Amino acid sequence: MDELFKNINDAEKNILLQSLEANIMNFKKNNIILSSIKDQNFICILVYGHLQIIKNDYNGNKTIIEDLYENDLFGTMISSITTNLECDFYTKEDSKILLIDFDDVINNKSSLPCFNQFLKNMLLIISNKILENNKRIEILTNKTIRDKLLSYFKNNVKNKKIHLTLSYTDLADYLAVNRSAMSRELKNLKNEGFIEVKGKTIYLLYDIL
Amino acid sequence: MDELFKNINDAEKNILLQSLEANIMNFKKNNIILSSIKDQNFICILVYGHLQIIKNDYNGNKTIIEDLYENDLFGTMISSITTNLECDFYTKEDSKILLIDFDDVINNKSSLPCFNQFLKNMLLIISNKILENNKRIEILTNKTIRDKLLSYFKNNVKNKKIHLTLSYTDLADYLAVNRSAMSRELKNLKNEGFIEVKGKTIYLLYDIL
DNA sequence: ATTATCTTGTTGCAATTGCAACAAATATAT
DNA sequence: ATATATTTGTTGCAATTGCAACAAGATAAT
Repeated sequence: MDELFKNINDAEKNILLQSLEANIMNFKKNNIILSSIKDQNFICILVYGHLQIIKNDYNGNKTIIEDLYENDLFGTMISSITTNLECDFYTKEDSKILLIDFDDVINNKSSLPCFNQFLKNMLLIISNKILENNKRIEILTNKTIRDKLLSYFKNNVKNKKIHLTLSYTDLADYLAVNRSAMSRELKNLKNEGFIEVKGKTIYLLYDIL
Repeated sequence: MDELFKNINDAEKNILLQSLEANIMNFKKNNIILSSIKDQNFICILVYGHLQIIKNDYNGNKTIIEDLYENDLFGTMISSITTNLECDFYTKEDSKILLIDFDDVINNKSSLPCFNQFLKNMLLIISNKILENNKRIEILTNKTIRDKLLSYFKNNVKNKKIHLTLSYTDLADYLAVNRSAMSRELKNLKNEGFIEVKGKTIYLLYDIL
């Protein structure tokens, strides 16, 4: 939200939101909401509250794919959700959501200076998302777990160190591989002397990348 | 290019390009060019010519990941390339390229009406890219070839039919699986009575999705 | 028409992976 | 502090996959 309205003051922001026909919606705690945003292209702002995006696979397993708090942005273009993916938006607390229809942004005729700034802000947010997505696709494109791991390392190494921000369980999800198989492959890399693992830090011992 | 300058006339376009400090570059046929665009965030337009983006894997295999012709757009945010991916830009013909630095777009203070339109055009191009990427990630996230295929079908079905625009070889690349293993899995789906394949059209026989 | 090139189908085999089940270690809640 | 839940490590085994090699079609080039 801060990003989306960067360099735009509150007065301008309100005019802008009106001109974009932004809608406010309120939801009670512990509800599944907003199935419509999966079909329509909305930019959503969680004004306050707590929201989770939950994916259901056909075995009935649920995974939290995103945890959203005050001022977080979400929507088809911002979150990693597709129209076909079975996922729900679940309110963990009473929540207020601001919805902007992407088509309204594109069709808006406004020439307010702040609209210009708003477009640039959106562009920046979305372009970061693209870079992230490209990165993930590059990683997922590898055929073996080892190559996925190495590709992940390559994308996240700094001073021959990789500091994991994800848990190993989540990393396996990110790489789309079985957790225990990944654990096994990490062990192999360790035994073969390529890496050293200390908790959430992985040290690269050779220039294997 | 048409998309990028939609609703902008030629006079406006030239002013805009100046204000964005766009650069023109010319290249001779059969050269590897533009290693810099992998590091910097450029929006590139192939004004005329023929360009290929070629990926080299560490076995020395080359794959054409994009074939670009007159007026096609490319760049880190538009093409499926990442900073770390080993890929080259190869001129198949003499080519003229227009380069716009993304940072210049974001930092541009212009309030020309056409700049506004330009931003909206970019936003639209990039947002389509995101939707495409999200789709691919959803597909790649499946663990088995069968599930990847089904997920691909689900995303491309129309009237219980999938019409392939890709060759089977390219489809295997898109799904990041071995071609012959994919071929085998398609045969299995056929034998189990789930699909019927006639050339590049696949018929879904059951509601398996 | 003939050759060359690219795509597709097929198969055996070895390597990789997912899965399940469990124990140990951590983290969280009460 | 104790109980509860979550994460991590490990392993055997079965299933899936990649790989290689080759034949058959299909397409493009001369």
